[in-house]
Amino acid sequence: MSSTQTTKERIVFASAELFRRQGYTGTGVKQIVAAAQAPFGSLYHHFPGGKEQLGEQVIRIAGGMYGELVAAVFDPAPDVVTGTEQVFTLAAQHLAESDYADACPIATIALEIASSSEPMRIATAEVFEDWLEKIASRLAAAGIDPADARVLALTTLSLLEGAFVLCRAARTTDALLAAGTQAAAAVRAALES
Amino acid sequence: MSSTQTTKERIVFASAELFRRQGYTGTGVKQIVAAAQAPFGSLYHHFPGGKEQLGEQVIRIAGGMYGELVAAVFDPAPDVVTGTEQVFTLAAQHLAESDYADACPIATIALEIASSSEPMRIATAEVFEDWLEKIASRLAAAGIDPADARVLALTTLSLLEGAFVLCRAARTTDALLAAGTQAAAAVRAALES
DNA sequence: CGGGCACTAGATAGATCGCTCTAGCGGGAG
DNA sequence: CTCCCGCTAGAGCGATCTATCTAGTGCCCG
Repeated sequence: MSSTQTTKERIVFASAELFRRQGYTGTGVKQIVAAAQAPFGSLYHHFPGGKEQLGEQVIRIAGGMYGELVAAVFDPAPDVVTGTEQVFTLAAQHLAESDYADACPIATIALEIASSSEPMRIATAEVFEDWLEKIASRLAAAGIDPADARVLALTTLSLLEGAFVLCRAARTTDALLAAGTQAAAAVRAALES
Repeated sequence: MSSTQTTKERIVFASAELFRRQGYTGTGVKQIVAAAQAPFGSLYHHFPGGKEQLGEQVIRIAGGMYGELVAAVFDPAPDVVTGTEQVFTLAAQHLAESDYADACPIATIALEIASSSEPMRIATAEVFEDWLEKIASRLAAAGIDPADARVLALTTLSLLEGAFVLCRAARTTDALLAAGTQAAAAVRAALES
């Protein structure tokens, strides 16, 4: 095993990066082990369920890490309105810096497999639900009615995911910046009601 | 040629349906010609550029048809606020009726190929841009400042696309209904300013 | 009626797919 | 030391992928 990362970790991280950019079906297992600098056999030792089990793990792990990354941007903000805005602004910046490759780590997979792999579909649903609860709990803590907070979390996450789609297609950050402004405005409006 | 549809049309429509459900890389050309009840050779006769050229055409044609479908829902509405709401409501209904398969016809492809096929990426960008202009022109015609209308179109389409992602993953229409309410509210607010 | 062309039809090539298999390495337990 | 076992390592299998190639069909135009 490597000094800093185990083979299993390298496989997961390499897969996460490739899946995010090219999707699940568009990435081969040979390509994964090459990128991870791992032997082919190791993949099936660590993931006896094959590519699908690996995909499920990648969804959960990458989803969890992205949730923490967003929280690390959101939580230090002075208030939930500017926190919301900053998440979108930084997402736009990160997207542009990665040559419009690194958007949501699981959205591409989610759309691809929603109708063909039930284990992976459930994994994406649970990650999204985890994010929604994190967002809603922060909004509720700021004084928004819990029922409103849930709806607001749904629209905020929809704005983010949808803007990612438009921005990757257009190679612009317009949609993310517009979405961030509207998301922040909606949070402000909910606080004032 | 068939009585109602040419072989080329059957190939395009079958591809559109399969791409929407399983994505571009997840659909094989064998599967396409089987679904289209077309001979294998015909595909490469009509699309000498192969699968990528077919994909590009599918994006443009399916994108154009979806734009018209949305317009057919939006335009008869008494005002732009209820028109906006109805687009989301009907999208939710259609999604549930198709067992959460038929969402945006090009979003899955757009995410998959954004970083790997420039011709197809440009096709998705042009379809999205066409939709944005259609939305913005209707909002501007209702009395919203053109610059605001553009931003509002970006957020409305982001809401729709993002909600599609969440709804297909969760097999619920929650996100689409919440997004529709917020989109309508944002249009109403823009009208009153 | 005969020639040309758009299209149909599918066999097949060559590469790549996910996956299985056996062999070998290396460190800890008895 | 010796045995065991988690892990590395990669050759190779059958299936499937996209794309090409040749042959055949049938309609339109001269």
